Amino acid sequence: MARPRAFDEKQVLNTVREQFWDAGYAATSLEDLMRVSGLGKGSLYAAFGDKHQLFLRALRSYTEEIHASLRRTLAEAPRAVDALRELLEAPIHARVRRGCLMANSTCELGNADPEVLDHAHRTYETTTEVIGDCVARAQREGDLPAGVDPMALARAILAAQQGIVFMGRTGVDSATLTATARSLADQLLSARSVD
Amino acid sequence: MARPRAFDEKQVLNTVREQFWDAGYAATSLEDLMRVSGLGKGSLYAAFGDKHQLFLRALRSYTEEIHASLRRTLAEAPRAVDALRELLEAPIHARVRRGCLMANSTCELGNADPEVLDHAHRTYETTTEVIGDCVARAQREGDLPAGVDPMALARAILAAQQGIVFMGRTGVDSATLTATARSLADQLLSARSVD
DNA sequence: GCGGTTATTGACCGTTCGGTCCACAATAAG
DNA sequence: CTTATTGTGGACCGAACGGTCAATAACCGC
Repeated sequence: MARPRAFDEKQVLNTVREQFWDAGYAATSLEDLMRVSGLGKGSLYAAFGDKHQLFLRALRSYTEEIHASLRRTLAEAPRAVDALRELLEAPIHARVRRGCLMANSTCELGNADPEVLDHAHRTYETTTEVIGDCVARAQREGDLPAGVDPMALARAILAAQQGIVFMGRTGVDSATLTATARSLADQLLSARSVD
Repeated sequence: MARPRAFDEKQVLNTVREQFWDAGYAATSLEDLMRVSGLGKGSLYAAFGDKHQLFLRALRSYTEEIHASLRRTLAEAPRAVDALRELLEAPIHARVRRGCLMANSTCELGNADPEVLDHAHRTYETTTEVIGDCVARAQREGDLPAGVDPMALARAILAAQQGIVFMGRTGVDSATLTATARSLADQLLSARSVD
């Protein structure tokens, strides 16, 4: 019984996310957000609140998509260990120059923004659990040594993956990045446990 | 034959660096820089140029110190492999909540600032070489398998280290961080090579 | 002490920032 | 068609931004 919205909320969140991803939070102005979304200030504020809330919405939608995609990838793989390897090597296929939005945001705002820090912490924990489940499956499938704590190995894998993504950000050439990812995958996902 | 400076350039760079480290580049205003340095705008601009140049100076002085400290640590260690292990576990001892200034800057500005990106690339390469030398020494000392390419292993170690630092940023508790760092060290620095 | 030179300070500039507000447009219900 | 309700767009705001500049202060060689 009133005027309907002329935009799709999800679509706006996506374009806005791209902007924050490219430029970071502080370096993105409201004018930038208006330009990429095609909305006026009034609409933006009425729909999402202020810049900070809009950013958090975009960030949350990002991590939700990442988690959904990760769960799907890990679940669909015939062998869990291959999915884990793919996880470590994924940063190579994707153009990784922009890095991970969550990681970028944590680096930029982690010191000053408790909400972002809290979200980062939660996201990291969830990701670890998802990877941990996959590690456990790989153990059941006999591809990883059974004695290792799945969550512990999951954390090592996730840390290594973040390191690879960051390495890609610095402009390391793709061949070197590939070799490093493979090397880490070999050492973290070998069938025998460490002495 | 003129008025001498009332401040020490290095000291100003240090305090300014702390500010950029805490708040990031964009979120640090000239007023912040004046406050922490105790200098007026004019002095700041006369001595260092604009905000961006001052930032680059502070960033360069940071990486120089890091490299000097890293070289010293790796050179002074009786056994190279212990120094490498220490490198991976170092993020735990240091309060790592702020992360690494170079990594933070790369994440915030890597997309938009070619100078920062270039500096990040160079820094990463140099760090890899320093670690690579230490890996080679560990091989000569019989603590690492001889067949491995030192530079390749160095990149894996550095990526893992960056991942650990980032993990610390997200607020993971110190015990978990310790365990993860040890786990990665065990797997990357074991005496036998991967199958 | 004097003159030349550089450092310091803070007033000042135009611009851009995030955010508010209001006149107007578009819809649905009656 | 009228009316109530919500969405839209842009004018507008005060504050803060990065940066400039001129007046003043402090020093060195002479």
